[in-house]
Amino acid sequence: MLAESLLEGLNPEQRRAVECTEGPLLVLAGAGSGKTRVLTNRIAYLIGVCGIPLENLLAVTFTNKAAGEMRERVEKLLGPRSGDLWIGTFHSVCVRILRRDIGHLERSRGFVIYDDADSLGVVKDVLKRNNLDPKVHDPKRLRWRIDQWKNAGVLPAEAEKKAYDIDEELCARLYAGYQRRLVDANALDFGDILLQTVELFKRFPKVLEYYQRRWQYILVDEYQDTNRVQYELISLLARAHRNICVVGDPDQSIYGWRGADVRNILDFEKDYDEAEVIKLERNYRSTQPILSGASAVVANNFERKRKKLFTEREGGDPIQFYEALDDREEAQFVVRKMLVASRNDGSSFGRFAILYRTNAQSRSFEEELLKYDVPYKVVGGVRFYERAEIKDTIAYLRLLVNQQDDQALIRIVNKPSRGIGKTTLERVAALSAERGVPLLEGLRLHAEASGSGRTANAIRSFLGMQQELREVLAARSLDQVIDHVLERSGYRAALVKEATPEAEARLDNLQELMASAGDFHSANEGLIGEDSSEVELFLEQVALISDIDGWDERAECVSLMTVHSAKGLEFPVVFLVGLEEGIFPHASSSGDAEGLEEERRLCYVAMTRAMEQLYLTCAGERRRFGARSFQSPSRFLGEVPEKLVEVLSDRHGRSRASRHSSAPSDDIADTSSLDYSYSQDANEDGQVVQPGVSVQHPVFGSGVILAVIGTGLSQKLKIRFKRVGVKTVMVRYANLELG
DNA sequence: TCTGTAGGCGTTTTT
DNA sequence: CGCCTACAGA
Repeated sequence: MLAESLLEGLNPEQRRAVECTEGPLLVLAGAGSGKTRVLTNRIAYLIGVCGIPLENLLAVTFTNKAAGEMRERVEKLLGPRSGDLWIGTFHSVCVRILRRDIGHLERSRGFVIYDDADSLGVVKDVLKRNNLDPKVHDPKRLRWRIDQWKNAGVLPAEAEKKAYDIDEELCARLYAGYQRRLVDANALDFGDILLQTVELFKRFPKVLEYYQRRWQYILVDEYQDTNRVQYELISLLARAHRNICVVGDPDQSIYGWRGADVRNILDFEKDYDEAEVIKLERNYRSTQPILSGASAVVANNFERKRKKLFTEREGGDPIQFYEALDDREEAQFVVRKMLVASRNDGSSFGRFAILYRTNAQSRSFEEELLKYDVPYKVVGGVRFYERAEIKDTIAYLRLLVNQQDDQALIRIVNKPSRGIGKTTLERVAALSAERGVPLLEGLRLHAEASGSGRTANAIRSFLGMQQELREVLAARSLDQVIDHVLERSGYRAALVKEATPEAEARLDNLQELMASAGDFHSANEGLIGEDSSEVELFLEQVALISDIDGWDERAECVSLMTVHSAKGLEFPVVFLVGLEEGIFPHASSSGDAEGLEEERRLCYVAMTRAMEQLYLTCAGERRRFGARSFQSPSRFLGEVPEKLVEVLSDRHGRSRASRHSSAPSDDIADTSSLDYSYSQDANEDGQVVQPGVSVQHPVFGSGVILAVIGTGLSQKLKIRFKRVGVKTVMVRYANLELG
């Protein structure tokens, strides 16, 4: 009976994907093909029909939101008893494994998780210790290199061995230094969470065996976005029983820049030669024009498995295209459309999403939405947990839990100012390095050595506060601990004294933090005390939180987010904005074919978020980097078949788009696309100067145009040079060569 | 040691 | 344009 209800309403392919429980299974799930439903029903089927115990299942996703949704839906099918069922993100699953077993790697289970800012701090510290000038050796670049190594599963020793030139060798050595600093701080960065888990499994077969035996059935969502380490992790776990089901869509692979390798999904059938392959090609989400338009765009990719999606939602509005004069007008257009729809048919604002390529683009839309009092929510951008006051408070907690957390100490030791400034900290850092102890211990030594001066007293008082707070930590609940921290540290008092609107907003945020800590406390009562304390669990959750996790589809407001964040979501009406060369495709990706193809897949993902209506917009001019920049329409616009598009324009022939709309377009209606042989911004030789174009500079070398500023003799270009970074140059004097 | 200000630099995308 | 950093002055 349960079996029937779990298969009911599924199409034959979906049904097979649920029923085919044994052995390796690859589900190629096109956009909107009911993938989540298949995954959840499959889990429920395994448990409820096949009788597999909950604890023998592992389901892995990329975001907490996806994991939470899956759990919720499984509980709806089976009842609320899914406690032992492991559904989580790669990161949260690995943290749980490490909390239990990291001891084998001679590390402590009380580790903290370093976020991006923390690890950048460590990189800077490593450069300093090696007497390297951060102006010459860009910390961000080094951080990025290390991250790539970690994503590829390369440990420092291997990186050094493989180094092919001096620079690479230096980076690899610094990577080793960085790693030592992390170990000293008892910290793991994001990459480590995965890498150390794989390391653990490789070096300790007994440990691996335990988990292999435990997880008899493994499911992986968004498999096309896995990187090397994630791939290895899954392979290791699945090796024993080969009951592995992966779900994904090569056309939606959009995380190449963070090490994801689409070959993982393309080679699945090679890895598991007995694999079953099921294609879900029926789209339940979008109308015909939307699906056809999106498919036409991604069909321009060369490296691609052919796939045909079809929908039964025939008819439907054409894709709407609007070319605005500038970014402000683009925002006006979008908001006006929403207001009209809401007035005419009472559309809830929750039906609308504005999707853009980069976070910075949200601004003009926010201003316009504010102007008309339209409720909206921005996903990502400045995140709650990245606000300074929140990070400060968290840093206090981190230092209490882990006294080796140097980055946390650096952050709060003088916040609010208590007379332990830069010079003191520098001396303490030198002392700590010399003795090989954490900064907190270094402070102690420093105070002892320097008698009863002003600084020494300040340090003593700080250490006293730490001692006191640690006692509170042991005795009180999470929200009470936070309250004590804010009180005893003088942090709250300092903000109150400031008495500015900003300070008040910060106080509000801290209040909110305490509220969420209170929620956390009540939600986890009874669960605490086995492997970690409440504060530790809270810190862990905060560290692994992602942008999209806080998004609530039930909220009746317009959603603003990047296309990356929007993956996996759907909206009745989507505005895909800023479709301009240099932005989408982004200037830094349009240089090579691979990068461009990923941008195109990104465009495909964006378009397929729409259920009923899709608006595409671009602007002829926009403020970028504080200056005006002329933009030309994205090449992707030209890849949408013209017959699917309705061109909107409220001006009398002033925009290029309106000219096209009135042009006769009969002869090749089936294959023709919106034609953008834009004639603007050509230089003397008639070559097009626009964002995304690569150039050669006689002194700075090769680079990519970021923005075109002004026209004529005073025209300037903002260019990112490979060697020297971003520079603005005068076209007239720079003697640039294109290409 | 702290605070204010000038200059420089940046925007991909994120667990 | 805004944020962050470096530097100068109190």
